[in-house]
Amino acid sequence: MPSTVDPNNILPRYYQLINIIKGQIDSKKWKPHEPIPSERQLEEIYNVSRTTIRQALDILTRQGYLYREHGRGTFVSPQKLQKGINELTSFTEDMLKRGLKPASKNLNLELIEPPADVAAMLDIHDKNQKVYKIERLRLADNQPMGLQTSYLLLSEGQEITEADLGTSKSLYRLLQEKFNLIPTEADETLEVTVASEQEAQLLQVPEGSPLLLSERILFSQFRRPLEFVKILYRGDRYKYYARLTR
Amino acid sequence: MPSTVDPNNILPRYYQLINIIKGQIDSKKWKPHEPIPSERQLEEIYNVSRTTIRQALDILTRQGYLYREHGRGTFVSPQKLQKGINELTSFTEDMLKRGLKPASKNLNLELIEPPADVAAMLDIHDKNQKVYKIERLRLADNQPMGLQTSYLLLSEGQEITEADLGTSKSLYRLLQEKFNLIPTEADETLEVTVASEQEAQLLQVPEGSPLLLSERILFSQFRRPLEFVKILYRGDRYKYYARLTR
DNA sequence: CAGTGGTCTAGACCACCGG
DNA sequence: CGGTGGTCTAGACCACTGT
Repeated sequence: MPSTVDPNNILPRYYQLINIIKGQIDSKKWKPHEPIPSERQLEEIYNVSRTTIRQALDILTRQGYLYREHGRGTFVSPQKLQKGINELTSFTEDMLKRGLKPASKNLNLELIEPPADVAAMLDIHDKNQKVYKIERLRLADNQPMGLQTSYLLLSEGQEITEADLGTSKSLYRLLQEKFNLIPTEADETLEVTVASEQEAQLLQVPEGSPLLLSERILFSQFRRPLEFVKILYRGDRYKYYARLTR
Repeated sequence: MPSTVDPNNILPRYYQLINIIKGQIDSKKWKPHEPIPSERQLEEIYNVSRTTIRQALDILTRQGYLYREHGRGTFVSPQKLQKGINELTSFTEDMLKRGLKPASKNLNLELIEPPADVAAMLDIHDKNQKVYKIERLRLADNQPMGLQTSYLLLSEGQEITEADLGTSKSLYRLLQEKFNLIPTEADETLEVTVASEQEAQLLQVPEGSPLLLSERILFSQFRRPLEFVKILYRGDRYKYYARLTR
């Protein structure tokens, strides 16, 4: 963990600062409800201008790591506000954040013509456009956690294989490394449903058990729909976190 | 709707700019996927520095009104991304946004010693601290939508009456007008549950029906816990929206 | 190449807080 | 009062897009 800002680093300075400050918080050098050095002091310490300091602090404040009080100072948030909330994560990343070991069992992988509702979500107008349909049972600490159906919209020549999905990597990471597609934003809805016979069997719950249904449209860095994904979570195991502001 | 930035206005200039730009978008003068004037042009138009322009554009981008493309310009977001998502709203405001008429039926209002879990959520250490417990059946277009249990932590002398709740106003608005307490942030969890006999009766669903349980800790502008509120939503009527970024 | 957004600086004045 | 964060300016250089 570097502790100085390097002007020659490829990363912007405010971003290096974010990492440094997160490090101070995670390592408990700066403790909850304690003030961190003032903006003018940070200017001196890291040799960057106050504007740059503020850019870093603003982002950390939005992410819930810090809070500010006009005229008093900038303080470390209590733990319960520190979760990286409203952050776009894959199932894999989500589980790791919760301290669970993610895994997955492939149920199906095929290239299909999308059903009308999926085509609409992905903004597909070309009748011949096909999408990958990926069905996976998702596990956390080796217990069934959710049933995921993903529709991936790729370009000509971009292919996904069983082997790709086998590599326990996050799908998001795969998309980035293989196709340079970076998930940057998603619109998500959550609602309640009950398990069908088949779903119940896969998730190992009684038929009719309550489930949490998440539907998500994922956008790439080009602001094009990249994936439409449904996850049916076991109602007894999954909890969703959000932070709201006004 | 003012269309110039007034340096003497009490509102900061970037905030005035936000309102002006939102106005241009809402009135369709600037249309989805069209570029808005460049930052240097906006400097000229509104006579404020580029930093100030960028502060406004950054916020509007985060709120989903605009998107930026490096080297190309700043563009108006398509409608579906324009919902004020992840915004902290009361039940009343939430329903109005969905185009539904909110209403409520008071079931109970009392001043109690909070149960231990609620006291913990509200960060109460004083054994004698009492909180208001408010139970209400929430309606949308005159149909049962949710069952709300709210624990309000007020100071000595701050009182809530049945009459206050009768005024169909948002509780958030009431807190602001009566006590100058401004809800500014909330941590929310969502999970699935099933209706007990009593809940089922009030919500007019069969016992055991799936429900969406929202639990929220609301913080005031002083960053103190102000309310702990649970809402049991009818699973067949309520859907939750979120936007995620990375 | 000219034009765009992204990063950064050094400075200024204000509003708020606490002693 | 001095110190804090909040707002704002005028300028600079960079990285990226299109032509």
